[in-house]
Amino acid sequence: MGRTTWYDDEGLKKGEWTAEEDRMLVAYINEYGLGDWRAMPKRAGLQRCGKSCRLRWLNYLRPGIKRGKFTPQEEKDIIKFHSLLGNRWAAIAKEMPNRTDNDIKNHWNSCLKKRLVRSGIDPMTHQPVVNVKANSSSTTSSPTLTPSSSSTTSSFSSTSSSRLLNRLAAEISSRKQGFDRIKNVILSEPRQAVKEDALMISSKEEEEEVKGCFMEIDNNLISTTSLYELLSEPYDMYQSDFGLEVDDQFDLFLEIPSLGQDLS
DNA sequence: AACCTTCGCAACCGCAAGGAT
DNA sequence: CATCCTTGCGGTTGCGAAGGT
Repeated sequence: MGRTTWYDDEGLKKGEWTAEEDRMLVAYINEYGLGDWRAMPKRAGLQRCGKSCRLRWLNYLRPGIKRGKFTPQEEKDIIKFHSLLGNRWAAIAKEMPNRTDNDIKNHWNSCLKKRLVRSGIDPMTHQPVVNVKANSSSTTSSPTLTPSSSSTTSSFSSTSSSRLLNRLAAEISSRKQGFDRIKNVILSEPRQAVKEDALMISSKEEEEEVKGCFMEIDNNLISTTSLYELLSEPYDMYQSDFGLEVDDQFDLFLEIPSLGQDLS
């Protein structure tokens, strides 16, 4: 894979780097170190511009670069840092020292961004996309949902269910969509919604578990207290990952009137 | 098998920031 | 202070590979 080799007006080579060019650049930097990128190509015997050499070194040749597929944890990190830093790829790359900004940018643009969109999340704001045509079932006052300190009777304590519920909470927290509609959105295409979710739920078992969770919600078999406790894990996750004092999504979740109507 | 589309990734370009003169 | 130069960044493009029809 690579670009066609060509020469610009000044006779400088463009396009794909050869193994020999790589070797020459590395040999030069190993001997003389990094310095004047403009003068470097000539000194290293390369017919390249300094910019091209710098890019090749930073994105491909320098030691310690991790290449290949991004792990789920790395993808989670990218999403997390992007939510905090935006398109500042160099800043994100500083938080992930083994990955280049170019690599991170490429992966975001070619994969993660689309995945978030498919999951109903705006990749720039990291908030649920509000569908204007969606019916809004409630705008009234909040129910009083009091967290219980007693142990839950819920059978859903796994990370996967909690994460999906957290996503549900995030969608609800927009307060622009009805609870029933949100449930339907996730239930109508569970495989798509779950597997492509930014939170990387991947197994069939997890998917079934999530479906079961929503069935319990539908049948009023799960209490608001249980939901509260289910959400405590992602709440902690948000706190540790983002260093937030208060999880706004969680607080908003407690204000959803329709939730109280459905589940109390 | 041929064609088309999508994906993944390396590399290019233009612009802005910051330092040197 | 103004101008020039270098470096670094982010957006975009080009191209082969992979997958789908």
